[in-house]
Amino acid sequence: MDMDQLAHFQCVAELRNFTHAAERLSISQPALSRSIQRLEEELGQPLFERKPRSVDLTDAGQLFHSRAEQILLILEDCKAEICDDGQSGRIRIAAIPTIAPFFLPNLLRTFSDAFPKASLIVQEDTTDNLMRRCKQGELDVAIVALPVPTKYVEVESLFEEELSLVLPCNHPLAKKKQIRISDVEHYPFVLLDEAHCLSENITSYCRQRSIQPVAMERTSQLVMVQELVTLGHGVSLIPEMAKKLDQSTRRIYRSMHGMKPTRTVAAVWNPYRFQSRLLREFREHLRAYSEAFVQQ
Amino acid sequence: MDMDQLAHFQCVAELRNFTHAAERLSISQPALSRSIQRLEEELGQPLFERKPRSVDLTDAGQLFHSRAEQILLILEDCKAEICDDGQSGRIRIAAIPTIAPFFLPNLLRTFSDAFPKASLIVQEDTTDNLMRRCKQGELDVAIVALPVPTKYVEVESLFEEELSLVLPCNHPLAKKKQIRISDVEHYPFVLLDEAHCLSENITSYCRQRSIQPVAMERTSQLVMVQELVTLGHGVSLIPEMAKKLDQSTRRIYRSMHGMKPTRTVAAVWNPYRFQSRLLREFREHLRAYSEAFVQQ
DNA sequence: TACTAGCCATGCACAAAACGCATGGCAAAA
DNA sequence: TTTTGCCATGCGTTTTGTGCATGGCTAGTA
Repeated sequence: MDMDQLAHFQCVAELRNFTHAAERLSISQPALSRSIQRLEEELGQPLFERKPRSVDLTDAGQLFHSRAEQILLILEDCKAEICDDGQSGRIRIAAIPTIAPFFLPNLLRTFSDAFPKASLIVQEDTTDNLMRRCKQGELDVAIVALPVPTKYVEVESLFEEELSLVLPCNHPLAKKKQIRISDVEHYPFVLLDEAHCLSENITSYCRQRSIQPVAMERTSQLVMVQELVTLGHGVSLIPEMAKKLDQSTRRIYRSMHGMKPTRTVAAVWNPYRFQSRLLREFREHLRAYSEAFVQQ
Repeated sequence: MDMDQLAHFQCVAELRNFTHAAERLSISQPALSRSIQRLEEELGQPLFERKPRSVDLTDAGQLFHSRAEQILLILEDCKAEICDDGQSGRIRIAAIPTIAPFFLPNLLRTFSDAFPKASLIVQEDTTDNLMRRCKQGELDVAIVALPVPTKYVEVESLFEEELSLVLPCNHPLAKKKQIRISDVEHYPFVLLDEAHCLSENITSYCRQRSIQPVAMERTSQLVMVQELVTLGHGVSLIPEMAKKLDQSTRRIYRSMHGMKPTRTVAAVWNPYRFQSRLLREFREHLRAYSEAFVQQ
């Protein structure tokens, strides 16, 4: 039995389709069929129930699926551990879209300077997906905003940052010295899609003050929110890291008076996977960088 | 990476010698050398430090050794679980030499009648070895005499049986109605090697009564003890199961007066391994058979 | 009902991988 | 110095795995 066969099996088990699995594995469909056949022969039991439009896992297949998973994880961690020299290696990093473009580039650059042999793989996804992929071992570190479900993962808060009110220059509130949340209650809000946790941060902040923000428009990128605000479509709350990078003179940021809205940025990882020296270095770098970041 | 390669690696790691490992694996030595080379190439690290007279595991090799062990165990259990139909399958049973010939044959026959498809592999070894092999997953059930170290294994007492005094017919004690342990104190004993736990059972029984049996002769089989007793070399204490099967008329058995010496027979298995339905059936059979056995 | 599309298995020729045999090199033991 | 024990390598052969072309089967469609 070959480890490749296990990977083949896992792929078919996941996609429930030989043709698609063969494509993803970059082998021909007959080769994959035979690979699974050999496996079934060795185990003395069919692993799939072939149906005209798709395939299903048999009971034996179900069992083998979880065992193959274990074996492949052990092997992957073992390889990483054996090759762990503290310098080279791969780190898969991901962040949510409201953090990634404002926080990652400089973080990655500085880490890359310190560890030039490290290969950094960067991705962007929603909190839910990041958590799932962390648990499944597809990611080494995720950078998210709290709160997140902490089951099966380790969570470390990095820093808390303010959400500032962003206004077009000519907005009535722009002249006001102190702006309270109640002042913006009746202005329309520009928010991100529900998929983004920043929307949740903002609405929960408002809800605690018995205010219901009127979301006029929803978009999928923070820079788009900023632009729509500039065009007078409404106001919004923008994290400090995005404010810092904003070069535009056509909108202004104001710190809210009273209890300021904030969000907490945190690192998440799967503690059951092998933690390479490089990965621990990265997390250390991330801590130090975060500390410096809030003091800029 | 092939599972066979893992097995090859494990074998070399254990024997620390390619030539011998190749022999045990029934492949040629060059084939084994290359198999390990491929493994080392895939991992990017040498696993063995080749020395002129033997080989040593490198650090990477040590790590890989334990991981390969895990993987092979998962796989073995998984195969067993997949093929577990409650009827066919392999059970590896072992007992200590003072139990095996008197207890196993009938036990195995009755079980085999009930489960004709099961293949039973039987072995005999000392308690220490049986315990070790149980822990390592080389055995499914071991039948031993208490006490045994219980770490990492499950122990279930089956029955307690008396140890009877065996004497040649013409022995002075043969005429005595009630024989106490103090009566035999000054007669020489025929005992088994120290390796057998029955010797320990007997000497600890004597020790508790402040008696030191004088072991004149030590042998390695219980039937030999019986024969030596018959020839007048001394007396001994023999388990009930051996007494039952003894056909000879040239020696007699006497139950000791007072607190009778006994030993407790128990089953031992490794609860961390997969327990097939057939194996659970066997343990159930063992329980029932034991119960009937003591009442015969 | 006939037809089409989607999906997996099989026959076949070819390429890659693994094996055994014979042999070589090297260092410890004799 | 010779012998012995041990692992690696070269080479020819066999085994294994792969891709291509194709066939069979079934569900959905005209």
